[in-house]
Amino acid sequence: MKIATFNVNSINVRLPRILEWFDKAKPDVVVLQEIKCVDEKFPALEFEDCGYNVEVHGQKTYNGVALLSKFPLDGVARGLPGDKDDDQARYIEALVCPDDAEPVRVCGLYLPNGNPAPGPKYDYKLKWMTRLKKRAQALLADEEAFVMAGDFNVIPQAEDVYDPAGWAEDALFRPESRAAFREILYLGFTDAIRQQNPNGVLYTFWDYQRGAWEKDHGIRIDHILLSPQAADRFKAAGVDRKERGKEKPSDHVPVWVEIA
DNA sequence: ATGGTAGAAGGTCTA
Repeated sequence: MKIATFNVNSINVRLPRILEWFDKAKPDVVVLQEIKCVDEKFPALEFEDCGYNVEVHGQKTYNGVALLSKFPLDGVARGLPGDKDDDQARYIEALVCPDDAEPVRVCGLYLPNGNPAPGPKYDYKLKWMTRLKKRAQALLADEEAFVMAGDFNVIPQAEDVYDPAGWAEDALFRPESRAAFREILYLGFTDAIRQQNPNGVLYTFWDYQRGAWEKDHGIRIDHILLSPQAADRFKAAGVDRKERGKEKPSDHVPVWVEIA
């Protein structure tokens, strides 16, 4: 089963690129971030025509996530538990039930950016990460295969950014953000991309500004974390870097994992 | 020190 995550930066602008990529990559399950529309404006029919079940957690103008699956979905949940006043659409979760394999729970997330830091947006990011850790702990207790995939807006290590010193004060690379990410990772997850390639430079985002793509000024912030039971089924993982060089690209590229 | 780009929106705000 191939599971992918892609921050599309507007689902409707990116639709041609996404369909083209689906055709080539043939993912079974996809979580999307920054769809930037309400549920009614999500192009569900286009994906249903490709054979996907479609679940959307949208929002006007900002954020918005979706989950697409070739297999039946059970127990779809929208919103990260732990704060009833949080109305930002950043989390969707469901149990994916293939016909010929064990089920896998898939969590799609769009973690807050947190800039400028320090400040209220950074506080919101760190609180959101505490809630994500709680959700992860609850799911780990079930000892089932699950995957947490999405735009984490965290650069885990210095080798995941082209200019570590220049990013030292950024909310994506500050010590508190990285510590919170490690706290989640060290609960027992496997970082699928690092599992596949322990030492490579594997950026997933290049800013639209300052010719970042041309200079390869990238950062690695889109991640797929595997629970121990999912990691046992790990086959391969990758970053589809070429997508960034296409016409009208997202500033992120798709990241994927294959599990048995 | 500023601004550079992109998207939703039709103000600026977010990234």
